[in-house]
Amino acid sequence: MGRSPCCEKSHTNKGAWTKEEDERLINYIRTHGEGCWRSLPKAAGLLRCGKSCRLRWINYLRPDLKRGNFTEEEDDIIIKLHGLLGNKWSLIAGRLPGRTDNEIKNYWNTHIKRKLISRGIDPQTHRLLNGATTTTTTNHDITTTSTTTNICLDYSSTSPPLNDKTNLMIMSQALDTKFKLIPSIIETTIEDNNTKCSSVTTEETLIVPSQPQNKPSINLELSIGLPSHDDDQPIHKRNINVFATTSTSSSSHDSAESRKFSCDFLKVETPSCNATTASASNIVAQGVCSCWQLGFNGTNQLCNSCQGSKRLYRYWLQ
DNA sequence: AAGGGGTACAACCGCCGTCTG
DNA sequence: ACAGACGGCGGTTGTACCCCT
Repeated sequence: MGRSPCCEKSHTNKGAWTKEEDERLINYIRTHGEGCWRSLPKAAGLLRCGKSCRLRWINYLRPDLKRGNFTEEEDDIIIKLHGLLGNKWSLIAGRLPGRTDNEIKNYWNTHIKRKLISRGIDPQTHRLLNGATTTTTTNHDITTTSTTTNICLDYSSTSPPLNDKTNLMIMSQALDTKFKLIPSIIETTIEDNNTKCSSVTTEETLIVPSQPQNKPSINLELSIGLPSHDDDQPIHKRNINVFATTSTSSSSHDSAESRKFSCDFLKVETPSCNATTASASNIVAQGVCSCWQLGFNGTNQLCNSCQGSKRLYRYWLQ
C-alpha cells in the first residue's frame, strides 16, 4: 500500500485563483514556509490541490519574482540558452533571476519565436530557415580524418548553487551519432592567492554506441566549471571553463592536432599543443585566449583531476 | 458599437523520476 | 520489494484582452 492521496480531487476548486485564495496561500507560506504541498491546502484552508498551490506560489506569488517586460539582454540570454538547451525552460529560468519557467515558456512561444522567424532563423534548430549553416558549424579534425561537425554542448546547470549537477550532451551530426553520456560527479577545489572556490562539477564520459564505417570514434571526458566571478559582465558573457580530454579509436595517445569546437552559445578553442607542455605564451601567440586558465585563478596549470596527462580545453561564452 | 480574429498568459494535464508507507 | 503518491517539468488549453474592420 502506498501513501494516502494528498487531497479529495472532487472537492477542489479549479480555474483562476481569487484574491482571497492568494492571500490565504501567501499568509500560510509566510508563516510556515514553502514545502509540504501535500498538507498545505487543508492547513491553509484552501480548496485546492497541493500541486495547484505550488504552481500558483512558484509562478505568481513568490516575492522575488520580477514582473514586467523582458529586456533585450534577457531576450538574448533566452535565445542563446534555448539554442544550447532546447525547451529546458526550468534550466533557462535558472539563469534568469526572478523569471519562472512558465513565464519564459510563454514568452518564447508568443514573442521570441516570431522574432527569430522574422530574422529568418528557425526557432527550433536556430539555423537559417533557407537551410544555410550558421556559425555553429566548425571544422573539427579527428585523427587523420577531417570532418565537419556541429557540436552542441548542453550544460544544464552550471549556475549556482554550487552543488547543481551538470549534464552534458554532445551531438555530432557529421558522425550521425547521438553520444551517450555517463555522468559522474567530481569535486574540484580551485585556489588562488586570495580566494578558495569549492565547486562541484560533472565529469562526463562520452561513449559512441555505434560508429559508421570510416568514421573515427571519439572518447571524450569533459568537466565544466562554474561561471567565473566577473560580476561586472552580463551572465552570458562570463567565462566558464570546460576541461576535456580526448582520445580516438585509431590512436592510443592524444596527439597534438588542433581542434576547435564552437556553437552559438559556447565558443571553444584549444591549443595546438599537448596540455602537458602548454604554456601561456604559445596560446597568446595563437590569439586563442589571453591566458591558459584553470578554474577561476587564471594561472597556467593542469587540472588536478586529469593528473597532468590530459589535454585541457578552455571554453568560454561568446 | 459590435463582432471576429489574433495574442498573451494563467492554469491545467499528463508524464516521469523520486519518495514514502 | 512494491504500489502509489509526490514533486517537478514541458506541452497544451481556456479565456480575457486587444486590435482591426
